[in-house]
Amino acid sequence: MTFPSVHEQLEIIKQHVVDLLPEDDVVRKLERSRTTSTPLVIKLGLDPSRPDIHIGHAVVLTKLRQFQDLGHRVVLIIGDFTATIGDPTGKSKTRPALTLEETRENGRTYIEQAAKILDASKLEVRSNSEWLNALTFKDVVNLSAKYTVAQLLERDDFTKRFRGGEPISVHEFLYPLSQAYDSVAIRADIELGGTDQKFNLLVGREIMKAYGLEPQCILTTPILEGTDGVEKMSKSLDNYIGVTHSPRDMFGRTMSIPDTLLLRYLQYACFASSEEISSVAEGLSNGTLHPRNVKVDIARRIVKKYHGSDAAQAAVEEFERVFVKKDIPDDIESMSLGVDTMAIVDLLAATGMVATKSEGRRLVQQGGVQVDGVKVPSIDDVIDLTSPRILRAGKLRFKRVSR
RNA sequence: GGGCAGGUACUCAAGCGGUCAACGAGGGCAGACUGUAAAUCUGCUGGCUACGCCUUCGGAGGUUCGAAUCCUUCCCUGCCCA
Repeated sequence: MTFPSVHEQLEIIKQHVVDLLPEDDVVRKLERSRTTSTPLVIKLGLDPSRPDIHIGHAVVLTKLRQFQDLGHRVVLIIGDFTATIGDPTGKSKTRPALTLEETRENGRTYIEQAAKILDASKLEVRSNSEWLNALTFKDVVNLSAKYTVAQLLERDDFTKRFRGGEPISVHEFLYPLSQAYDSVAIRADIELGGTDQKFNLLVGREIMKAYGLEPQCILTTPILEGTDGVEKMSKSLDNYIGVTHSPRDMFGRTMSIPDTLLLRYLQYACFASSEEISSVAEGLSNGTLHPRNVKVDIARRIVKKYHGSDAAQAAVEEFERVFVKKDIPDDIESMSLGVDTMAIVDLLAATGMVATKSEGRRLVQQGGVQVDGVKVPSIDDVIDLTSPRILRAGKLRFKRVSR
């Protein structure tokens, strides 16, 4: 096994990265890896409670892919053990307790999606239940003896909650420790994660040392803002662009980001070179580039990355048609109702375009519903379904309905 | 173990016997505007067989013509004391 020079490797590794700590140790590890022809163990933990990968995750996955391409051993750790515990206090909705089967299934779909970015053939996947299940209570006590409450309270969210008088369960303190133990178990050389993981990654160093191992280095990647431009991208906030989104949704969602995010998306969603980023930045500020066109380009590139260039082109054209020319999209889901006529509110509910009839009423009253391009004037309107109709709710929801 | 303060809709947060489906803010949705957005303005934001009815204010009982509001009890959280 031969590796590129340490300098070359480092250059690639440092792209699109926030922290690489401690860099000296990274260099040392790379040198040793090269002289001994032993790949480094690169770790990424993932939470199988929510298996939908979005383009925010893509930042760190892309980094992982680079390590694969450099010839290192990339190990994905599925946090199935942690996920089956969930949050016993029921306080946190972000950590529902899952069964082992569910975590398996989620882990599988996660990897399937991650394979859009990673080289699945070179991927090593482990579940942390493999080693965490084997720990005895004594082992756990020993592990927890290696870290102090004061150290754990340094973590930002713990500090805030502690000061704010909000509850912190003991098991929450155990999560960073168990994550750190994962690093012990696989003898990680470098652990990757988003910047929000920095604390946990650093705990890994301390715990590895405490177990007499060489501490891992840590590498953090930026957390991409969601389409609202403020919060970090997440499924629960529905401000995300999922890798499994259809080309149209992917394009539409990207187009809904505020202008302030253009450069960040160019960098972290399109992985543009720094030269390109600065030239776009310049073009935007001196007015030679129109923000809208830049955004179209970004959206196109994102769709292309996950769906190919044909789909990307089609998405652009469709977007132009629907939003610029206010026309209707071409592939609308069809549905037959089996009746000749139906009241508009019932129709909206029956097609699933609204969750409740009350919502349907509101939508009609607000002028947000169209049938064949004509605004529905009243909630008492009855729609004739003997010929097919195109139903539109708001800007984005379309349905083709017929008898 | 004791004392105190709390638990209200997606979130935060008013309400403290009827005028409460519950002020306000955020979020979400719709409309206008636009470059597609953002910002801004306006409206909506529990459900239904809808000028009325039903279910909601930690759980369960109770007082009352009537409770989110009062009482009892249980559960949960934080703080202080032990």
